[in-house]
Amino acid sequence: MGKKQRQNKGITLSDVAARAGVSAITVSRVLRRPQMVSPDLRERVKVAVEALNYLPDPAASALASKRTNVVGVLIPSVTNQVFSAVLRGIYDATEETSLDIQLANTRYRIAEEEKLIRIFRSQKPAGMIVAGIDQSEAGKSMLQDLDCPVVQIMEISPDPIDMMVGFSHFEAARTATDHLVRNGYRRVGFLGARMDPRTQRRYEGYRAALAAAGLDHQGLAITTVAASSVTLGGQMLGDLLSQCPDADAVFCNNDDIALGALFECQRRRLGVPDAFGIAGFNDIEMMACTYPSLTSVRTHRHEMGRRAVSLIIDALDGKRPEHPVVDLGFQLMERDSTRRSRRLDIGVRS
Amino acid sequence: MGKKQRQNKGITLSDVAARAGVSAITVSRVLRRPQMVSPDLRERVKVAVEALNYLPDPAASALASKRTNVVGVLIPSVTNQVFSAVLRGIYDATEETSLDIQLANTRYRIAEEEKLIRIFRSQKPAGMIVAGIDQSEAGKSMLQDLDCPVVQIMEISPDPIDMMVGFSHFEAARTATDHLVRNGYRRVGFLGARMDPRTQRRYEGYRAALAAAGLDHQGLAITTVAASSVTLGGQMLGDLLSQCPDADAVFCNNDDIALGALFECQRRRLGVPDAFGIAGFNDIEMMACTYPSLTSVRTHRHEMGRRAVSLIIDALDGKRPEHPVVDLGFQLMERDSTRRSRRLDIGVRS
DNA sequence: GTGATGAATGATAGCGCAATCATTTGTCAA
DNA sequence: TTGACAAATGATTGCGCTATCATTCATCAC
Repeated sequence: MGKKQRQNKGITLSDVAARAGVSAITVSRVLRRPQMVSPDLRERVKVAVEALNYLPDPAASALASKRTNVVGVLIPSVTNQVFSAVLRGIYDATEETSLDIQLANTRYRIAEEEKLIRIFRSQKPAGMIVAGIDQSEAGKSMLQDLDCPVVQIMEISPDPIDMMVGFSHFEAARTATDHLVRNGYRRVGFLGARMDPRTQRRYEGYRAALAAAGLDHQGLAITTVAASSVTLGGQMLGDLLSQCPDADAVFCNNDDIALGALFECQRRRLGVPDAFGIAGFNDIEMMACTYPSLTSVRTHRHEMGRRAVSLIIDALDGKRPEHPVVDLGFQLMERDSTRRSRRLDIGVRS
Repeated sequence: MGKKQRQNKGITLSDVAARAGVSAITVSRVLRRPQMVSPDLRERVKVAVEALNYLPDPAASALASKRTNVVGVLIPSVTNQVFSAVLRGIYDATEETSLDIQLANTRYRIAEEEKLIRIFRSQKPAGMIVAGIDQSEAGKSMLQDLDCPVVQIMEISPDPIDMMVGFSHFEAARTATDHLVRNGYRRVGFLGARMDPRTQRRYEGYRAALAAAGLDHQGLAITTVAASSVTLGGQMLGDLLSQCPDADAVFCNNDDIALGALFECQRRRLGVPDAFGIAGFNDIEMMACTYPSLTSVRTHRHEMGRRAVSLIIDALDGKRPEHPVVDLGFQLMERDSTRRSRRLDIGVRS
């Protein structure tokens, strides 16, 4: 195997201190609050740290100081593209900081989430980022008592546990559905998988848009608790069309479903957008380059991760945001899948 | 912030011990090696742990025992669907264990990876999982000296640092390309993004298959170091067709590229599979339900994550695998995108 | 010159746990 | 009964760091 054993393992603060000719605590200070130490000592210590290739032991540090650099992140799933984009934002934002990310999956289960909050609490995290606003009561109360900044992401609501970065799923869905209506679609369906609380709020936005336009949604909503997938999107479109053969568009609760619906339309020779309109949700990269390109609601997932981290960093510095709830908004990306060449009916509001 | 401070924080081993009427070390033993303690004490301690809702302090434990439950995971990217599937396998496999996953992104950079290995080393991990076999020399040597199980994933090679779970990218690509050739395609292109070492090996598999069939690949390979995306796949297909208008198929170095190529074919009214064949790599879920469905090489990503963890768990139990390199293989998923209805030429080997 | 003040540095203790060794208790053969 | 031995439990110590308090020294007003 390797050449020598035990490399710089076992290099401790005192080793560095000895080499620099100072006390251990001074080394600790140079590493954590350099401005407390005079420039010349600071320099000497830094040289010794380099020379010995010293790295502090995070466990010892945590034990002595009763806190860690760990930011706990609770998301439902790592494979969901939406959350992995958020996650990347989080990692990007912690890049040059001393913060460590500790990730855990709730698997869309509130009980699991509560368990994980309890575990994180025992680690004295520097901050917490949790997806959504639907924690259990016990979970919320633990997060509140945590004595570290807590950011809820993905959604906004008037009563954050501490801080929030997100957007209104209701408004986003309403906007997308309204767009379909304005483009002349009259029998607009809804395809919803997973049906977690976020999806529920999108469903409500969809219904609100139809109601505002005086349109009915009876039988036009196909939902399932099954996990979302492209294949499922195709199946659900099939279900919709057998249930409501006159459906002329769908708002899909996410882009996977919308993609599946598109492929299913291709398979059935159902022309998109003229015979059938499709709108998705999240605007994953692919939506812009499908054929036809797919309308979707762009959500600022990467930015959401970044902002969550910078809120935590600021809070650790004592800088509280003016308003604890940050609404990142959304953007309707109008593309070919809802761009009817001929408006099939008359009373379209401009 | 919250209402009250300091909740059950501060419950320590000795608190539990006092309540159970035993010594602290006995509580520690009940929690870590229950069979060392007599059944009745064990029971009493467990009751006390429950009653006080005790959770051990991982920092103290790490400091005292000079090791952690942390398995360090080094992957190039969290947003890449391939790695997020592996990651899910890893999380799934650690579900009911005491292991914690600590994830870090190398961003496809060897130097970054080396830095991260150094950081992990200072945390005395219980195990390490690293993607690929192309670590820097220093990185490899650190991993070797780490005194914990190390699993390289995604690839196989004759000289693992410690253990390995993966498959041959060369063989997988050769098989896919050979499949195109056998189905009558003669001017088979290659679309490669990212061009990291894994992609390079796939490229070599592609060339080997063409060479074996006596076919040329001059000008048929389009590669870029840019990150892979569906949009890019469409662009690269365009590049290929302007460079080699007679190309009649592509092997794409991953599924994103293949999807982009498919959409581009639809846009150009280039019939798939008759006029043009497409094969992808990884077989993400969507490939089976596109129109036409896309041929791809299925790789066992989730299983790779699971196996990596179980190799580590076994190694921690002292159980070394018979062979340190586990080849999970791959599976060619033949679908419509390479299923020519009429074979356009004669000399096809059966 | 004196004492007050503050900046820079050091000495000491202890965070909560597990390694180590010591002690107690029970069991069994001779 | 005795001693040997193993199983169960406990006492002590220290992991590497930082909080806290103490000390030193320079500076300055008076």
